[in-house]
Amino acid sequence: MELRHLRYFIAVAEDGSVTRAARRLNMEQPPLSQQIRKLETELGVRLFDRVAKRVVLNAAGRQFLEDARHTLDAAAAAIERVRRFDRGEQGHIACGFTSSASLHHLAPKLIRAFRHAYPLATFEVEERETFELLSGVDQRRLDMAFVRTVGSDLPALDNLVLHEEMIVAALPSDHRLARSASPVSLSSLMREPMVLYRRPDGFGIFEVLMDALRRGGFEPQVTEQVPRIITAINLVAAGQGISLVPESMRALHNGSVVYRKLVAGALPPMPLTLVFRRDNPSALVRNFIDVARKTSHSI
Amino acid sequence: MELRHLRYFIAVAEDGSVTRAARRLNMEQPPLSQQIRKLETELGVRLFDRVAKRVVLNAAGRQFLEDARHTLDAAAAAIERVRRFDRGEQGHIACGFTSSASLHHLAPKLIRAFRHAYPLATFEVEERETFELLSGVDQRRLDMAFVRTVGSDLPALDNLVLHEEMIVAALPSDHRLARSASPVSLSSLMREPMVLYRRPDGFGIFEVLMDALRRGGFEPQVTEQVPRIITAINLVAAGQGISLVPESMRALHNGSVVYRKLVAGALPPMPLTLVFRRDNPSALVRNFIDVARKTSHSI
DNA sequence: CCGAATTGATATTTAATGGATATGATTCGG
DNA sequence: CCGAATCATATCCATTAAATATCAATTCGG
Repeated sequence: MELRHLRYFIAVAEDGSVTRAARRLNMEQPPLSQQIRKLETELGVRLFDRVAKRVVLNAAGRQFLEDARHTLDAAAAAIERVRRFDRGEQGHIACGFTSSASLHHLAPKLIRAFRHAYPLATFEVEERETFELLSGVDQRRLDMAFVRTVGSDLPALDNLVLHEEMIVAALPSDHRLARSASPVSLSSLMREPMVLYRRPDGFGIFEVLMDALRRGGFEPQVTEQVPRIITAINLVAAGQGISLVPESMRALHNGSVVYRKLVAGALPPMPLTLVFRRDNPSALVRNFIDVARKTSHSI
Repeated sequence: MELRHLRYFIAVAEDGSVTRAARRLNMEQPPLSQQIRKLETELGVRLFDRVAKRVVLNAAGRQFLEDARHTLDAAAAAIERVRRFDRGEQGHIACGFTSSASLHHLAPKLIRAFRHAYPLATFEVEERETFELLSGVDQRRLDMAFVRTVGSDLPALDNLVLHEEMIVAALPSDHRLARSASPVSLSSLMREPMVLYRRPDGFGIFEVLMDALRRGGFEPQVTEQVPRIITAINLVAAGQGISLVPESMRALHNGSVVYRKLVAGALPPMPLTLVFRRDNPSALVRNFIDVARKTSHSI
């Protein structure tokens, strides 16, 4: 049995006439009669009662009509779905975030824009540390990830810098530098106890920051290491020390923390980066990257 | 697209090899390659990545595999279902009962036997008066009906007598005839007030009974007509009169009613009849009739 | 009530196409 | 680096779907 037989059968059943059905199917009547008969023979079941100048469905035929329609619908849906998938309108994206990336206002904005443009796609997020995300994308466990570093030693990965922002100093509000109107210098901060964030085995903001400081000849007095930026800021609020955080963290404040600009060029800007595989990203991922590029440019 | 393409696609996807899939499909490798390619061309979507000496499903192909399996399953189920229907293993029976037929112990017994033998069939019952049932079967609203008459003026109908039982007298337990050990005669009952059952427009037990009595020269004193046998027996229990009921009603008693045999041949036996269309009864109905014939004979 | 018209079935021919055979290109293991 | 294995391509053949011609049966209008 082939789908053709089902298409022919449905046409004849609907029209109650072989001749009219043949006209609708752009074919002649005899081959249609033959194919219907062939279907009945293969099934071993009569589907029509031949009465006078008419063919009418019998009980078995009525039941088969339902099932035949269902089968054809399934086939049509399969075709439609794989085409939508290919056009990148439908499918699934598994996306990773570092904790700091998820705090950046741009991330939810991008996802919302994408969801709006591609409502048939499903989207799955998970939060892990940078290195796990990079290897996850590399090994195809993830389709892409938002991180706060540029580049990696994984040659299969490509990335798109969505935004760059300044590093600012987070100070307890009663700190002596908190009232200064002018940008603070790195050297004035190096004597302060510093709270930084890093996760075990991490390869994220912490490492980039420490690298930059050391290249500038500074050695910060890190008194506390916590796994997430929010925790670090909470500790600053509690007066445990100062911290260096991306500018977008300004949104996190409760009156006990103030943020101060650093002197220009003191530290390199901190990127928000979308990482994905260089080779065969799915059409849906390509579409996400397009949306991300456009949305982030328009800000 | 035809089912063949789906069958081929699934085989190749499962084997990850055109050559092995071709072997399994009892065909050669080149035509299989061609058909796969044809499918991809028609869909406009690549389903496999051709890498080295292997073909592996890509993301679109994985999705299509699911849907292709579902489509083939639907087709196979359609075939299976119509064949079962044709063999009379699956389908639906709409069956009518008169109220008195539904009280006969044989009716539930038959239905249980049928349900056991054909568990895939669905069974629907409705209770109406005899004439409605007969015309319901005639007009194909019902597939068959249990009634208590033999024959009808509808030539399209055939029937099968499942059982015949004697008519007995139902008497209040304090009635003068209640203690008699010998069968009672019709003439001794004709002076008693009689409760009979008939439904408006009915063509059932009542008419058959009255016919038989009148042919014997008797004219009963019908003081009460009620729609159902049970009601009549309740009235007998209340001392309103006597009644004539099928023997199987003996099961209905509460101490206030006794049943007495009539003298042999006084009234014709009362049948329990299965009515169905003479022409094209579905295989399932034929199977029911077979079950009914066997089950009722074995009693 | 008859004949024209319509419809489904059958017989035969034609055309399309699915499948087989032969062969080439590429990859991979020994 | 060679031979075995695998997928792709080219060509040929066989099957079969579809077209054409015709028949038989039924309907319906005059």
